[in-house]
Amino acid sequence: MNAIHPHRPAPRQGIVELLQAHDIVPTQQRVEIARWLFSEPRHLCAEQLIGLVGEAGCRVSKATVYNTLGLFVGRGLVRELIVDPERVFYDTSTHHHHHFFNVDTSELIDIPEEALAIAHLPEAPLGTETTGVQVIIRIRNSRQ
Amino acid sequence: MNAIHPHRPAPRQGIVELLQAHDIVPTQQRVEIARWLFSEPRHLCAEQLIGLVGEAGCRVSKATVYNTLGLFVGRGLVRELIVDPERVFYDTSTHHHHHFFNVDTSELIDIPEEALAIAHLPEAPLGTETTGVQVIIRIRNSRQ
DNA sequence: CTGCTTGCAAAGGCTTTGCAGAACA
DNA sequence: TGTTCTGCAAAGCCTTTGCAAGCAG
Repeated sequence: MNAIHPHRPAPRQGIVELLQAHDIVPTQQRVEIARWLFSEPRHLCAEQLIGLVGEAGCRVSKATVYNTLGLFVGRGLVRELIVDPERVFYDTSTHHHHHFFNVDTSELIDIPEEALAIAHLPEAPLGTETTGVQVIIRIRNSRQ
Repeated sequence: MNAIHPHRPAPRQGIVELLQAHDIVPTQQRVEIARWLFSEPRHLCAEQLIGLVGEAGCRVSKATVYNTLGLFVGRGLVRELIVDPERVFYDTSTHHHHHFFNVDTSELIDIPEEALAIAHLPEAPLGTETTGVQVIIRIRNSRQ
């Protein structure tokens, strides 16, 4: 897994409000985790997030990071992306969009919703309901 | 993971030819594995395949099943489906199509290619090339 | 106070690996 | 006989869990 370019984490105040708006008690650890998740739209796996939070000097345990990510997913703050058998990615863009996934670099790139139209979306089978539509275009580095 | 309805495995002769046509030495174990994979279009994970082969009375080790699945993927006989963080599914339909994935039952259902049209497929970013397009419609059992 | 959170370490589940013996050409 | 393949067990990795101590309100 590649290192992630660390940038400035989001300010704490906005994060606290964001969490409260989603019925999440803003504990220290959750705020620190969320600051890195929501500073800008991005795709992170748990390991990368643990790295970012740790480098910033906050001691947050692995277990808490996983618990927190699960909590955020349940509350709709982030979306799970299942594209790589090795790890789960978390997408901080909650608006609907799709992805390129580079299998050589494990890198995800957004495809805006309007860049790709799906016609005739089939209905969910009887007794089921749709929870999400995901388009993944797998790419690899060009073999020259 | 649910049990898989065991049905009749494909006859050995056709399987041997299939493997040879793909430059795969048809060893006993590979043939037994392939008989269950290619008896009819289906989605199986490694564990289910191990169960099917084992119930049929053939002792094939876990390691060999994984090795064989990897080999078949590399030779284009089956496609990996990454839809569930818990396990990789293998799809024996090599023609292009899409999937419903029931997150409650971990069941995959085919969507024929013509049932779903994608307009304006974006081009792969510079320096990369597309290797596959995957549409996954996640469904769950209806909450009544 | 009382319940929710955290952290540690251990456990779990899927998959890969190392290596010796077996099969195949 | 030399190469490829298989099987076993162990290791690896990501993720979850159990439980005691800590924090929030």
